[in-house]
Amino acid sequence: MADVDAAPRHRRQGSRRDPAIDEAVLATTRTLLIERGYAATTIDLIAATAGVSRPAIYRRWTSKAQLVHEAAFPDLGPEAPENDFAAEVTRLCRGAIRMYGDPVVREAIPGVLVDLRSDRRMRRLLSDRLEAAARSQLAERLDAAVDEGTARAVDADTLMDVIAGGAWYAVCVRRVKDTDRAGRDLAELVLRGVLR
Amino acid sequence: MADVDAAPRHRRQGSRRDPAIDEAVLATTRTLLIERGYAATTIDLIAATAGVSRPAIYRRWTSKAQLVHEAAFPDLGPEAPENDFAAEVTRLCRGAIRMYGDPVVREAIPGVLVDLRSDRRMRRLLSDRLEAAARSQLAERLDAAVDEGTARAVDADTLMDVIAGGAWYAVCVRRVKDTDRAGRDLAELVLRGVLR
Amino acid sequence: MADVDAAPRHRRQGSRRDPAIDEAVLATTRTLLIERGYAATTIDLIAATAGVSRPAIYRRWTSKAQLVHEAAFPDLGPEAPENDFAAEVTRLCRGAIRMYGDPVVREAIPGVLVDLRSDRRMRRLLSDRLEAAARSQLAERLDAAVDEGTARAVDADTLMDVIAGGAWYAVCVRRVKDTDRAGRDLAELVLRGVLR
Amino acid sequence: MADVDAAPRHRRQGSRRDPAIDEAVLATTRTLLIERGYAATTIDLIAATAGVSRPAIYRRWTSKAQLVHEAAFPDLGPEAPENDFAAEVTRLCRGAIRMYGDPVVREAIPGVLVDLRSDRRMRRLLSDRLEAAARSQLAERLDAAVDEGTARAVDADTLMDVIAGGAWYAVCVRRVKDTDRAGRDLAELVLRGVLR
DNA sequence: CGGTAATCGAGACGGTACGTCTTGTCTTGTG
DNA sequence: CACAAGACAAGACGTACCGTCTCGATTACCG
Repeated sequence: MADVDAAPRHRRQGSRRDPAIDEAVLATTRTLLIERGYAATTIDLIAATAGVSRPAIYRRWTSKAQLVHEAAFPDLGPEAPENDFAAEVTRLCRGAIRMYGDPVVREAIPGVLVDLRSDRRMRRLLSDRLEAAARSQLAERLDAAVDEGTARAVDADTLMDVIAGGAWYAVCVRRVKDTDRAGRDLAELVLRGVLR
Repeated sequence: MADVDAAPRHRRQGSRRDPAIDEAVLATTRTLLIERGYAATTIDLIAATAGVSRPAIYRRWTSKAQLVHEAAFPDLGPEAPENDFAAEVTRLCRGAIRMYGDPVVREAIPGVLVDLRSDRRMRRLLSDRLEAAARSQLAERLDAAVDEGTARAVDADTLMDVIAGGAWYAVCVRRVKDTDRAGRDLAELVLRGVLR
Repeated sequence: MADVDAAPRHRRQGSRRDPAIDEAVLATTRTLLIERGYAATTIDLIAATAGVSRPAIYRRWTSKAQLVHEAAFPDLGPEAPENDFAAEVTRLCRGAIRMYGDPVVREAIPGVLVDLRSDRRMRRLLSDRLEAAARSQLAERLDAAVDEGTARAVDADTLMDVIAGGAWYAVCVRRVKDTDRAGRDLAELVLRGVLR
Repeated sequence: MADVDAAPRHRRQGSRRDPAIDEAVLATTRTLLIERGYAATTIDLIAATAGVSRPAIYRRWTSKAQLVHEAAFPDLGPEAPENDFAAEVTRLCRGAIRMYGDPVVREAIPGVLVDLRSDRRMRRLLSDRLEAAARSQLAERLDAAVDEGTARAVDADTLMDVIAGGAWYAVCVRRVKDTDRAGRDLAELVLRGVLR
């Protein structure tokens, strides 16, 4: 019967990892990233601040980069895309600016890029997390809008580059303060470029 | 006696710095950045590979970040801007993609960002070098084009964000191979957004 | 009924410790001591090799030193002393050389000494086990022999030092191979020194 | 001329190692060995106490065992042997008791034995330092005394075993306090055994 | 026969030491 | 002076072991 061949039972014997430690470490990592930046956010410092031992951290994450990666880029859960193409572009612009506007993300990105330089798998995971989902959703919407005749046939990837890159540049390099306005400006410029 | 009361003589005693060392170090740094990335490009490794002593490096640059900064972002010498606004935008798009396409620059940027996090002066210097000149030139051309009636009145900073950020994203994140085509696509999308 | 008001009953409920584990651990410890020495004989390694869990070991012995102590120096059961003084000295010399000749003992001694440095109780226990019984027995025999006139009045402790220390040195430091001969030589030298 | 082809000049460029550091580390190591024993004498603790960095220690000694070895068993410089055989044995007994009586040596020996277990070269060096020289000197004196007819033909190695081992046992195991008396007792017993 | 208590494995935990590495400074001769 | 060679303090890195602990699962005795 169902019970028999159902759940493989997973045999989780022995103490479980204390989830409070995961939480404390991630929260501490976020705080320290903001306060001190990537370089000064030592594993030692994280451990001490979180009241946790260093091995407890290494048991969970194989490196500082992995830890920061998980601390800074939590799974966003797929946001519901807008039906209207213009609304979707606007949503993405705002979302990108909001994401890059998070000080944790801002501090984490370059550090993670440096440390994961030769870890192809992690780099892919990072870019997936940051934008791959949005990229493919956007492509679909664009196709539909082109079919409808509301959008011109531009390269979807270039469109995504412009949205994400423009947001990143505004927030991280130019350091705009008024993110609402920046989101509007960006969306407007991009939409002018793509709408018919 | 002439010598006695003659010119203050400036007392340039001792050996001059050997300019060959500057060159060797900068070239080695560029090579290592490409081959191994920022983190693995140790000052020690640079010194050994360049056949130079570590103090000779620290005599010239105050830190690894400064050295990489100079090695990766040489002064470009102001490129002559195009007179036509559309041509200028196109030139900037191509230029940005070419710059970010340089593997040295790609490896250097995140590392320098991490290490210079709290060095406000250097960060400013970096962004100046990368785009400030272009930004102001672009603003002038845009004003003129708006006056002529060929361009719409968009925010010049947002325009620059989109060009530089779009290029950065295409090259560094999406890792496009065909940079010529990417430049064209980017320029086209941007121009559609801004031209009347 | 005797049972009722007798022993406080100790309430021995639940499973008993598996004596096979004791044996397996002790045997494994001995093997590992010989093969790898004290430092490399990790509790983890013992547990894994013996097919036993770490807590099962700590339930039985409070520390690695205690475990090694029991593994290496099993209770010898009091050997019957010889009646003749000369025969007794000879017996002790042979016994000491045999004991220190055991590779397990040789590996264990320094390790236990280091780890039990500040455990006065255990150190005493160790020396008791190794030689205290023999020391007092020897003192008695020596007294008798002095009374009989067959031995000279030497310090019994010094005599024991010479026997045990000489044996230890021959076996552990000089690493003699022919233990029989070493025992004879030692006994002869000692007896010449003490017999009248 | 001699000077020309003499010394290979050794080309010692760069800073010399600071001999004050060697001294401070060795002295600190000796103090800590006495106060805390081998196990608690951490490299970290030595470094901190001596006011020295850890790498500075590892630059000089490859391991804790090597450092302790050098700290505890300094080269004794060959003591002048006595001409008279009996006097020589007495000198050796006293010397052995004095050496093993040094608390530094007492703490160091077991630790070094454990850690250098598989380093054949170091073990040999250790035993050489502790007794090999004395052993061969003693053998010569014994031969001469046998020729003279003052000593009986006993095994020289066994004789050395008895002296060194007896001293070690008296001091390290039995923990005699009155070392002068212990030296006399040991010498007397040994001499009775070997003199004709 | 069902409850109770001790065992067992597995393995996480805090703590601590290890030995290595890198950074940026300082020192010592040589040219 | 600049330079090479290299020692130095500071401190992070990642690994290893220790002895303790918490889990579930498994016995065995006891009422």
